[in-house]
Amino acid sequence: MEEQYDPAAVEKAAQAYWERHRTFEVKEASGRQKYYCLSMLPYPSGRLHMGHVRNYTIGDVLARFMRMQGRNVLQPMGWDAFGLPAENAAMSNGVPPARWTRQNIAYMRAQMKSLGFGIDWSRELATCDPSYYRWNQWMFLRMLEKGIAYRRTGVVNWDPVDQTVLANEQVIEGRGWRTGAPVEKREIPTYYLNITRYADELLGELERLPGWPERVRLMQENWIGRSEGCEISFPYAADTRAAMSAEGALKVFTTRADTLFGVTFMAIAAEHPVALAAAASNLPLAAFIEECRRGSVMEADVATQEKKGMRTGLHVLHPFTGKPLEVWVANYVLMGYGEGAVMGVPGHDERDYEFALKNGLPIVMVVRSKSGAYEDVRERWLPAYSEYGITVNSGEFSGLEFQAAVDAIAASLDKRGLGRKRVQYRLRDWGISRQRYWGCPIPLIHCESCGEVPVPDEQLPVLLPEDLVPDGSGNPLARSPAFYQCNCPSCGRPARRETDTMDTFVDSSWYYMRYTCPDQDGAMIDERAAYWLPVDQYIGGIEHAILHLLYSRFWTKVMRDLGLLAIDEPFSNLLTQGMVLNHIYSCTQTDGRRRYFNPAEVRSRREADGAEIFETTLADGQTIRVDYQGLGKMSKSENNGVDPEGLVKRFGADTARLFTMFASPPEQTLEWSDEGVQGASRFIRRLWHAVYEHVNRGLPPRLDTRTLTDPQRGARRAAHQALAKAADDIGRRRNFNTAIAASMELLNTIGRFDDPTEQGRAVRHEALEIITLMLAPIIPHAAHALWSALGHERAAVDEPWPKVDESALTQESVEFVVQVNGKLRGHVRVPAGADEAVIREAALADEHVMKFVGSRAAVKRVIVVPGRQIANVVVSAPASGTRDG
RNA sequence: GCGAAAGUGGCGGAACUGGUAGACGCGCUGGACUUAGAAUCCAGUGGGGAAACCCGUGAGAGUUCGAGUCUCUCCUUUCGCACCA
Repeated sequence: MEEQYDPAAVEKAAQAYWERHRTFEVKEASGRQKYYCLSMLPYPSGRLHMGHVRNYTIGDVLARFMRMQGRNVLQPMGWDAFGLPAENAAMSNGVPPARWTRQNIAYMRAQMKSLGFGIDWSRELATCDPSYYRWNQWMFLRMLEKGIAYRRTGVVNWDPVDQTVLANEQVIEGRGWRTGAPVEKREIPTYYLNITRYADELLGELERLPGWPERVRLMQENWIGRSEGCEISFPYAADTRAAMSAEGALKVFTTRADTLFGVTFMAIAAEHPVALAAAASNLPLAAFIEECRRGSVMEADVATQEKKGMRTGLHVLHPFTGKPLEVWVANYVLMGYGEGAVMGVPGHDERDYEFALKNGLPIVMVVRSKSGAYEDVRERWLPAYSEYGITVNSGEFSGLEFQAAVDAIAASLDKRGLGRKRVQYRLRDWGISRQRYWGCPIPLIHCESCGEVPVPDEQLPVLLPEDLVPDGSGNPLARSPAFYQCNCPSCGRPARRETDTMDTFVDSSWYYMRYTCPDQDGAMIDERAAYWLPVDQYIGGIEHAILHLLYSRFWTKVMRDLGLLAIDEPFSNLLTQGMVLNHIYSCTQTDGRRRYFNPAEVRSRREADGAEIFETTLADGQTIRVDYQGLGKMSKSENNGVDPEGLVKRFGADTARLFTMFASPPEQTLEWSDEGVQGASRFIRRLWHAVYEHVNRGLPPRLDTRTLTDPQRGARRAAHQALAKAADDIGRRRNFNTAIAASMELLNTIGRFDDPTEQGRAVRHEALEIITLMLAPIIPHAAHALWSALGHERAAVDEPWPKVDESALTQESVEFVVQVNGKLRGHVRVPAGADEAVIREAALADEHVMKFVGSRAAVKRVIVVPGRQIANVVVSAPASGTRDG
């Protein structure tokens, strides 16, 4: 063994060993319990960042730990390789996205290997490989057959210069974010997946995912947004019938049918058909509708926006009273939710209340509180009364509680065909069409005579040409006749291939299934998926709490219903790791813009008055002061990232892994600290040195546990206690930081355990073995070298987790903490297993304790908690001499 | 606005079931080694006090023999959703 710890050499050797022995390549083994440990696949952006390092280290620690527990562990890795950044990179340097992506994959794969993750690279996949996306297409066609995939024409933001669709967040003040051109609304055909069909199941099964963070389940619950309510029809009055040139009714959805008699107006969205009909002969209204539609699409702005509205001049009739109600266009009504129309009940809805006040509309109270108080918001100048209460002024439905009123009103409406109970979801169907090049082609052909024709299975995959270079103006596929020109599979005549590609969330909705059988070219998945799925532990960022995880759950259920899978949920346990933060420093440049400096280039200094100031030296040698901006997520824009590659070069992968696991628990944010990294490195060196000093004196004889001295037994107990704690911390609590702390504590303990006898050295040997193996999941390279230095033939990676020797944990006597009235006053030692009376006597015999008790007569009772090794002496009054002494 | 999580030394954090608050690490102070620095090692390190002790987990109340942990009110921070009818 080398005296000096040389991480570069140690890590190279360990990685070579794992590679040579194909240590992490796994096969299905029906007799062994499997463990599928999965980290969210990365987008191949170019280089790993610290977020990746943290994510994959957590996964790797769990995978290696479970391997030591005897599980058949699968830990795969792949690439979320389609997407916009590749197209942007292509635009700025003229390289086809395919080449850029594959170069990045090669680079990042090498970076991952240098970090020593125990990945089965034989299962690697990239979502841009035809052998992968072929099955996206195949699955899409199955969904089309089942009606789960369908086409609908929808309104989108269209950038006329770029010839492309923009997402809402890409529209800034009505203009395209890239071109600055005014955005147009266009109706284009888009493909949707009918996720709302599964809304109920997606919601209900959240409760059966105890291994998911509460936070994520709640976010999904809110996103699905189930509301129980009623659909109510308000028949058109004559003026509306005329405007619409039809009979009909204005439908609304409401969760408060009990307030139906409080309706004083109707409010509809600007895009509502009735609004459009009314606007045809009403110029100011048309202008108002245009204003609403142009308004900000950012939801946060919308929510705080002032409530505005305008009369349509049209009326509908109340379903019970037949009274005509004015129809207003209101900017707070969303076309996309419910029916795009609401009944205005200003007495019992805050929004309607605000709207009514502003527009001078009547306010009617139809619910009183259960306590009996009837609070009329008109007189008391109160906000709308939106609690559940007892109906009043509601004709035959007066005097009912909320649920009874809703039931009765719904039943009565139902009888007359004017309404029914209904569940409404906030969740919308998943639009998957993207007018983009670098994605999976949607396997459809548009034929003038046959219409929309699916590509036959035997013609899959529809290959994406890899040599195109987007220039920012529209989808290059739509300008590539070699791609879109084809013949109709049905009639054989010339036809046009669909040039839209799929949302990349489709790719990531099932990649974890494909890892189980990436070489299967005759099917999407095979029986190996049944062995490995569901994923036992999934690890990734909280930013995917909603979309990716919801889509994956949906996709799994669709595959189940197609008979491809037998599971309901893809991920049994989910760990969402926290962000990696670093300090942010910047200064204001002469042009007024902020310039950010990497923390590695910033020095801190104390002024004469003690104030801390920060400085950096520019390229020209000039030193300037910079401002400290606090902590923030590591990002390019704030220039506060730490490059993992440099870290590995300087300290080694084990230090990088140890620091990221030690600095905070995995779900919390991690603050970067250069000193902390050095501390991690120092600990590995100390451990290395301890093993070196130990084995340098030759290996000790066998440990004979029967003949140990008290200090030897104490040291051994410390080792086994630490081991038990680490197993619990990693295996159950996922608190890697405290497991590491336990190993540090143990190293400190045996550092003080100075016993050069044969058995003393044997105890030390066992403790060093335990530290090495309990840290093996975290610092696997160093553990590999240390384990061999400790005299083992078999590699550390193949060792099982050591067994805790229960007999080592037992003690002959235990120390009890003695409190007086809850305050710590003394320690007493009693034989292990002593009964309460003995402990009580020992406590009261303690001189220090008695000083606070005063006399035995003052003792009211003594509470002994054997499990906690604590005794509390309860004294009636403060003993003399303690307060005023 | 709604929902969730969290406030503990100079800093990151620990205290899992209500039971010794501050494990472990960083930083800092002193010492050893060294020509010197770096590295390493040893000792100390919540505040007050000479000591006995006292005070301390965002603030205030409460429950309890005992509260960082439970309950209530308030404050602050972070995150998510955001006119969802």
